[in-house]
Amino acid sequence: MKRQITIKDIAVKLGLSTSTVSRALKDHPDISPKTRAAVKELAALLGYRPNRIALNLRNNSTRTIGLIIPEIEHYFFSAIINGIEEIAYKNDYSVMVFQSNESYKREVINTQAVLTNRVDGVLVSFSKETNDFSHFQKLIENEIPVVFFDRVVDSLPADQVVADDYQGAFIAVNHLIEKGCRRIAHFAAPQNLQIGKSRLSGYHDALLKHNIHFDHELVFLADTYETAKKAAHDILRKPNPPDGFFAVNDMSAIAIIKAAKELGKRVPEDLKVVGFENSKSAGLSDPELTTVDQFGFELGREACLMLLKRLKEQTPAELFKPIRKVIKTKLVVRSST
Amino acid sequence: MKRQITIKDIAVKLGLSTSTVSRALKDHPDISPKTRAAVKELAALLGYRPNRIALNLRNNSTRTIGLIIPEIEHYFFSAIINGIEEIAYKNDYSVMVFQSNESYKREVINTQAVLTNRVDGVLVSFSKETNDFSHFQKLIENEIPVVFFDRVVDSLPADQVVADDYQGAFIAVNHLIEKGCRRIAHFAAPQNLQIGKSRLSGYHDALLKHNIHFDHELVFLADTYETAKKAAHDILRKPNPPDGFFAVNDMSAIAIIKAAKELGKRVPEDLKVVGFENSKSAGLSDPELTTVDQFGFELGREACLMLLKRLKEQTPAELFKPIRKVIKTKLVVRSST
DNA sequence: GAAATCAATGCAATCGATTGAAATTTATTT
DNA sequence: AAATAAATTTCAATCGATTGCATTGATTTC
Repeated sequence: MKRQITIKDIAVKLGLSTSTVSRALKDHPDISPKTRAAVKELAALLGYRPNRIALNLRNNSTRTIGLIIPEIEHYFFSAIINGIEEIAYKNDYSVMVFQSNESYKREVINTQAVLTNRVDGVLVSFSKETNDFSHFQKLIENEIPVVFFDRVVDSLPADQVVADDYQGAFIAVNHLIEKGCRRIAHFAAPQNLQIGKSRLSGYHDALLKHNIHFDHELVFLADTYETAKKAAHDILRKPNPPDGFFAVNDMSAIAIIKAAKELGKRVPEDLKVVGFENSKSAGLSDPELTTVDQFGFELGREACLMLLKRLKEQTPAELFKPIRKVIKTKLVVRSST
Repeated sequence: MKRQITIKDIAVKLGLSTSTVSRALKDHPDISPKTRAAVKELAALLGYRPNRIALNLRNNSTRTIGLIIPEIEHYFFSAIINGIEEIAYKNDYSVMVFQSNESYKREVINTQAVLTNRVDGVLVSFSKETNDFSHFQKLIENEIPVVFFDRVVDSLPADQVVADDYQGAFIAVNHLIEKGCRRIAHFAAPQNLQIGKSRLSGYHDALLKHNIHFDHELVFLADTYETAKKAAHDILRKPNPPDGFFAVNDMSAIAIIKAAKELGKRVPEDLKVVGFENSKSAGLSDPELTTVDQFGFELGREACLMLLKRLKEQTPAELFKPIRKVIKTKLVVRSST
């Protein structure tokens, strides 16, 4: 790599000390106008750029945010990254991305990478496999601010940003009931994830409100296209199949529609389907999918803003009070209901 | 932030010099086994982690790769990031992501950010707006290795990784013709992008091969869902509409299918559609979309590997010979043809 | 027993920029 | 002209780790 121009180069050429050059460049009042002008001119001429690494070392800060995320290749998460990058960019921070690929082991390595890279703060949505949170605990012990988004834990002293999963699930199921469904299945996420629990709970309470019996047999663990497709096939072939489906994400919902079509059932006539996410695909499926918009972009923005606030504040650990921010969700009604 | 344990802390506690501690930690033969053991034990006990920033300064390297990309929120690009992160991870590099949001202005700022962050190398897919490449030229002049992927320029001395756009377009259109289409429209990308040109050229040559007249009137600039939907509506309402469509990406292709359905036309009976990308959505549309898989994940991997190779080699600028790697594409036949 | 050898450790400079304190130069006052 | 004040500039330490070159002390050799 070509050697970059340093402050020393400028100092030598002008017969000054590095201190003077440094101060001249940042308009320190001690420096005479003449010297200042000379320094700035030469700096511009040589294309001087301050060495960020040196500043990082001195300030013990990198103006970098670490992002630990399950899978980039997933609309919801890429929308979140988009929101994060937007805010980071505006505040002159950079974003380092680490994928866990839904693997606990890799996630632990990611937290180490985040430590060695000395990022100023970390944004985390943990993997489906994660049940032990001590690797995040370690980040916090190192006094690196951590903000969890979407997938969060209450047991750690860290901020959280989540969609209003309970409310989203509730309005989704409520909508199904109002559209005439009485036997509603729920395709759920793993129950170690809070989103799994909250959405199940919203589903449960919406049924309750309308005096519909909550049937354990109608709740399935199916949060991917493949598992949902298989599960939907199984259920729809049984006698007395559900007339409504509330899926924990759009992929599962679209899989249900697909399975229904393959079995010669019509959506929304024979069964209605609601998803959760409002991904690009939701608007493209046939029929178009009714779904709960969880505003990934906003969620990413909020999470990043919250982290930046912590970085400014520098709250000492003993005074730390975690904040939980909930992003309202919104039902987007399309033709699958 | 909590002060991290440094080599000096260890040195003081053991009554040694920092040099000895440093050498002990890296198993330098000069250090006696006793001292080495003591140092390592204390280091482990205190949870010592070498300060990467200090090493960055000393080695003038950050083990970080900069990624400048139009939009994360797009299946193809997120697949590419996935591939890049995969390779970077395996080689102990980190990835910094900068979005241009298809804006030339922002892209220029991104190249500056990449410079101030002192990344070791840069991966670039430039924006649709970009016609002036001097900001990338500046990176190269600073002897920062640059690899372009997907959207590339020949005028700069930099490596390239691209999908075989010509071949992909050719087999796609050839497929349409073999399926009986004779009047085939092309929804193209802007012609300042090489992918736009190459795919148009593949389309052209496939027609030629089958002695089908190339009609300028059948080529449209429409590379987003919205523009494609509008264009498709217009064309399909005219007399003698096309019986086949080759779209430059899946979103446009799906928009065409949608427009056709809205006009009461059947796919693939009345018209056949082929996309380009093989996104998640392609498998979900109804009918499922025939498309050209451009292997985004592989493309990202290859681009990253190529960059890492350059970082190892350190070829001096005057000996630099750009390499162009072409990833073969593959037709995925589904029910839209 | 003095010189040579070798193992083990320490010193000090380096990477680039910053900054409190000291030193120098210049201007002002008496 | 001397004394003081004010304006500039430099010195040197710092951030954390590394490394060529001493230095120390012990052992070996003739």
